[in-house]
Amino acid sequence: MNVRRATIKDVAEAAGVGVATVSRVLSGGSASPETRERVLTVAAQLDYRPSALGRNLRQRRSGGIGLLVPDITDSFYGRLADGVLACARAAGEPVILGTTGDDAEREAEQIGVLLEQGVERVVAVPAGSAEIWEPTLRAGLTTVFAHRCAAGRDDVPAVLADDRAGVRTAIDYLTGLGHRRIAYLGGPGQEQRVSVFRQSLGALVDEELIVSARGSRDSAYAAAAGLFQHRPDLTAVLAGGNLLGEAAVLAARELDLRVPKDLSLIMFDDVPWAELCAPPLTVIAQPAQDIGYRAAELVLRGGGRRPRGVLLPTELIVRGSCGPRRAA
Amino acid sequence: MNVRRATIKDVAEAAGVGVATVSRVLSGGSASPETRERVLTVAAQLDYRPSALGRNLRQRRSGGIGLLVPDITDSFYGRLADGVLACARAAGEPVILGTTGDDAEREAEQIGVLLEQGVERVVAVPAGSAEIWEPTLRAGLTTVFAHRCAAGRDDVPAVLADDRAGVRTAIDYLTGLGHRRIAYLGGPGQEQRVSVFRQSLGALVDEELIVSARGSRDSAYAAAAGLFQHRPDLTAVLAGGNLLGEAAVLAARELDLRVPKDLSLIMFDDVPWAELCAPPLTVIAQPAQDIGYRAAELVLRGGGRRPRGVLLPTELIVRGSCGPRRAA
DNA sequence: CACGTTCATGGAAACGATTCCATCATGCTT
DNA sequence: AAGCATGATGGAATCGTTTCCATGAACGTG
Repeated sequence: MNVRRATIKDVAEAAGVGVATVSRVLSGGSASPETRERVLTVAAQLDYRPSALGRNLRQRRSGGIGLLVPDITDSFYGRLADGVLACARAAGEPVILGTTGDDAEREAEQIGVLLEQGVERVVAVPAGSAEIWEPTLRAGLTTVFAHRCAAGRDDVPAVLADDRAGVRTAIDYLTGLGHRRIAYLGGPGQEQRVSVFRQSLGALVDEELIVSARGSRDSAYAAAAGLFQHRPDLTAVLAGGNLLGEAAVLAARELDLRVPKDLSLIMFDDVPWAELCAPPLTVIAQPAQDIGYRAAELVLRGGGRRPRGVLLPTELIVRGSCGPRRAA
Repeated sequence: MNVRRATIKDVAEAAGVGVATVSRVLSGGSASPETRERVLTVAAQLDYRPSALGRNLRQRRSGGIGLLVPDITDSFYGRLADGVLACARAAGEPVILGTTGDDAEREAEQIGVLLEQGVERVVAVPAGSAEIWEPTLRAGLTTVFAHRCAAGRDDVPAVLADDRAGVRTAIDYLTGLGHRRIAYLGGPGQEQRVSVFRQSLGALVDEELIVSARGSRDSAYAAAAGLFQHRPDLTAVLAGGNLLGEAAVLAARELDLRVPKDLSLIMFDDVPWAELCAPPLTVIAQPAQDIGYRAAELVLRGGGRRPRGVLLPTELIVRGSCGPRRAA
């Protein structure tokens, strides 16, 4: 038991060559056919697997991909992570996962852990703003933002869902149904969506109807319940994520608001349970998994010189949670 | 830009001491108060952070925790992962995440990646059986199983929910409502639950009513739909996971089976949407996050000599998806 | 006063890979 | 035939840390 793994030195000795040659053969360098053959055979016999430890130290970097999401419990980030994992697996790279809870401080801490591990490539759903990421970026990390980008950092490639179009589509749909008092129930880091929301609504916008929760379920519920109680005159809500949508449904139910009769609801992010809900939820679907996959691709490609990001389409899926504006 | 991080050597020079002393001070070894002070000051000034790369190589292990789950998209595993992350964060250890898709081969591949990274501690929801884990374990990995254990491996500590009690409670509840033809809709690795299911049902057991899906949503739906179509006489279903519960609800709806009038449904795992469902789902809650946390604790503690595992309680939460047996 | 013990300390050897560089053989050109 | 380019090869340095060991000082004890 506890057999020491074979090292490159063992292979070299067994094959009667130098370690340099073994290294070259294994990493595709030049070598004579006979030598290559012999080394490969011996390596297979000894079940040699190069240690990432040695390599990492020599190359002063750890290869793996760091992944920072606010909350792995949130189905959206679960799917995003799945996409990153799929891409990383194809490349044979490990993924180091950290959660930030949408807290800048905690995010900084996690970045510290990654840095310490020698991780050089990070896919992140940024919590902190531009300045937070400054030191990180100049520490030589290639970073790709996913799902949202840190405010004012257009020098970092980002893979985003087309939030603008998503919000516009939702608003158009709701106004088309006759709604005028439409609320936005948002979460952290959704400034852009809010601004598009304002813009799309034009004169109809009512600042009191724009509320923002922190990341947690409790906070989302409190925000939704507060909104509904405070402004019973609103007739439609756009929830900026599945946690917020969940909270909205719960709060509406608690306050005896019928969906969609009293209240129309559109939720960002299509989740499996949206269909199981009563009524089934009308949603703006976002390709969470694709976002993760594409972000991982980008970060593996080394970002490239051009920090051009990717914008992936969203889709309005009409189910049963929106109806015509209730009679006044 | 691209400032090289300070190394221990830099600190040593700047403080006018040897590298050995710096290392000792930083890892809590003995040193004179003055020296300690000076080293700490200098280290802080240089913003020195020890590189995990060097340390890992020297110690021939990587510190971090490997986490292997079937599917990070599944809310249950999301919460489990969250628990592991919470514990790891407290210990300042990175977590390397891999998904197995409940496939033994893919699991082996992921283990390979972890091994290559020098990971020595693994929390896993095992997909493969005992033999698969044999080489891994004797490779010196300290392993803790979570949520289920590889068949016939009682030498590995495991943190489990009390499935036996969960199944029994569910069966008791259903039989108490008058149900006789009760189905079990299971997933991979649920042999133990099935055996308890048989046992609890005694003479009532009907092998045709025990079906098993693979991990995917599609497979779960197919299994549920097949079951309902093939045996319209069944009156209650116990779904062995939230994916399976989701599939059951969907399939029932598709076949115009009313829940709970035509069909009573209990689902393993309490998820937020269980409450939003129509009707709200009666569930056996499992402490997914705790499972993860405890497993991580165990693996960090080094497993200890005694491979005693932990059994966490489940809880029946009655909502609205179960009713008395329909009139025949 | 001599000797042994205890401590702080620094030099140097690992750890396992990659990679620079020198060496040597081979084959081609002039 | 001599010179030169080419390509395969191995030795040795390197990455940043921990840890073993030797050194020397300080101190207490017989």
